[in-house]
Amino acid sequence: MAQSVKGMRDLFGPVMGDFQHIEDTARRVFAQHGYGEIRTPILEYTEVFKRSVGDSSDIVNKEMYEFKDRGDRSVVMRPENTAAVVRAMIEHKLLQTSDPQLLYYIGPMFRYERMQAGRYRQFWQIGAEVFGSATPECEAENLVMLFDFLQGLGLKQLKLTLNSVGTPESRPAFYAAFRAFFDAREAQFCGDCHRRVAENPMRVLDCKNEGCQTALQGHPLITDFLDDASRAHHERLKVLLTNLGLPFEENPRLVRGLDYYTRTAFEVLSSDLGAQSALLGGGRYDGLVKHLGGPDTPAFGWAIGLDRLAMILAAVRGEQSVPRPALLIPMGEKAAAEALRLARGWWAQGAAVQVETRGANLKKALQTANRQGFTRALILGDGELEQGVVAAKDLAAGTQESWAFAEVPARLKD
RNA sequence: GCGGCUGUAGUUCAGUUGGUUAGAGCACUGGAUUGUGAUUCCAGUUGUCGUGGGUUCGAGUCCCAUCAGCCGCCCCA
Repeated sequence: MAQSVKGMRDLFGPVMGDFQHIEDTARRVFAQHGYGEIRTPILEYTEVFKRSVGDSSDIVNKEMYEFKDRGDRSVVMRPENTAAVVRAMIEHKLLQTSDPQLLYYIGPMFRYERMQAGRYRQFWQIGAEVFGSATPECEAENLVMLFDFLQGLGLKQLKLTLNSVGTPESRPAFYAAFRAFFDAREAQFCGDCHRRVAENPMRVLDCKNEGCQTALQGHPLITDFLDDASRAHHERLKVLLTNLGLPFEENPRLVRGLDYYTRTAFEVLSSDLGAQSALLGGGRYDGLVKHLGGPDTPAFGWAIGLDRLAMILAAVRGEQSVPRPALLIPMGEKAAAEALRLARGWWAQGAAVQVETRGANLKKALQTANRQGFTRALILGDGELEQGVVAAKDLAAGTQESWAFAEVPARLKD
């Protein structure tokens, strides 16, 4: 049988409805905050991601869909979008002024990963980025927007966790202290952590191994090694969030996987789906724009996986079928022709009506309507045609009344 | 990339130490009711047993490969 490519799925039915609802909510909330949408290409030159994501990350090493195009240039299907957005900002010279750029994106990303539930090789992300503001205020504004978005989707069990990962200048001192700590109890750490401590020491902090978490008791805190400006930044953000009534929790072991993050790092945890797990993450990445060849520009942002979000909404939604508009059921050839003409008039007035065009008999048409979740059937037979009415049946209540043709659009809106 | 588990009807599953024609619920189709669904009653169809090969007189069952999915890592969020 014909099959989709492994790890890539078709979206339709209730899941597609969940995706649309998420996207609609995102666009509405982001527009309120003044964010504009940006769509960048799926394909980018490999360099864009190799330079941004960092060599210690597996995203670059083994998870990218990378190939040569017909011009023998190495391209990849984007594994994430921040680097591509930055590339676009630089290319269109939008960072040459001091104007802030507030952007969001919605689209598919690609990583060649091992499959698991809610984890696909083509997966969807929504993200928001702010360029040109280095302040905690811009972070607080962005986080409020994020929570308006998530709460607008009906998610309630949300927890914001916060940390500061410092700057490239302040990090070496922390690394030195951390390595000393690690070496002193080296035997208690797992093999993965021995590898991590050399490549990316911060990664040891979020090792899932229980022994490692125990061994980490009393470890040096990144926040104790911050420079004064970073410390003030961190404190100010906490004041702002408290002031906004946005509850948060500090997590000194919270780190970011990608190299370009600076200062603020955060995650949002949700217990809506079983055990509490990270729903999204983000933070500040002041060095990335310059690193990719643009003007030195501060930036802050986050990205959330749409597939997992849709999974949570589906769990909340349950098996409920999506309500459908009214179904217009004509009886016989004459009514069938008239039904289309009438429906066209109603559509023009904004009514939502679907027309039964199979020529099914009434019994079959009503069976179908019921099964597909229609709330109302509009029956049009020769008798109704003569009187200029439809027999409007409420499928839930089982009641039926006559509606004049002209009043159908208005009555459907009730 | 590493380790493990699962694949039988549209779907959820049963199928004995390998044995003849592979079953059930739900769903679906038709009828009771030619213009009234969802409830009720009656009847009926579900099929490349994931795919390919092997062992065997005989394979849904055993072996190998492969594909797909699931779980845990790696990684990410």
